[in-house]
Amino acid sequence: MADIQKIYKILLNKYSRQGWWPIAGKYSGGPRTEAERFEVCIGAILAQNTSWKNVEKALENLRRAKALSRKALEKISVAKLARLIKPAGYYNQKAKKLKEFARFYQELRGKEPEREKLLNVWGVGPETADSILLYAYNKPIFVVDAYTRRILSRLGLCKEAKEAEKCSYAEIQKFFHAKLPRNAKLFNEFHALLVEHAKRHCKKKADCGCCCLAKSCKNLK
DNA sequence: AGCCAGGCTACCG
DNA sequence: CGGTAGCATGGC
Repeated sequence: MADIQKIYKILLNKYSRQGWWPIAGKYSGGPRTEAERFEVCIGAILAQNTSWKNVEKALENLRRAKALSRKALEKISVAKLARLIKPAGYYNQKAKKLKEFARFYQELRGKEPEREKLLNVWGVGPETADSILLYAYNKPIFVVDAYTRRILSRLGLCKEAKEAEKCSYAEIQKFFHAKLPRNAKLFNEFHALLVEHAKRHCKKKADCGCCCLAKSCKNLK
């Protein structure tokens, strides 16, 4: 039977710890400084529908230009910002999103954001909001993305009578919240493992050869 | 040489 | 509500 905790154990055993969020490869239980926390938020926005490699280039450009801070982002022009984050794609939209977020972050004055407030920020949708809560604030909120939906769908999980592909973001998130202990470290690792598994095997065009979840997968029956 | 990537907004019916 | 065009670069 394919219970979700078992899936986690198999994936962890197969790929070992992923160690997201990758700030210079050293994440351990959440950001330690405000600067690091802010950087995770910026990374979450830049990563929208974009490969992490390209996000890293954009982050590096920002770092070199000393523009990777709330204050700097509030001051920089949208045009200049767009030029710096070009490698991350959608650079005009994302430049505006980063400016909007910097302003929101300033208004927080060090407080933790509520999910609803995050969702009210232009450019922040459910996945980005939850990524920020989980990876920047270490809150036990499960992040659902296209990979998560695809893997769940193929496994045949989420709603018994309903394909996960057709489940809403909230439904899929509820599924994980209901079946797992509320633990940020677990959620962090699990999400990262799902991404890794989707990249290696559960691609758009499924590559089921030596997939560690084959025995639990409805797709192969 | 396509396809795809750690989505979101705006607008449509 | 659900569905979809538009946004855009770089890697494989």
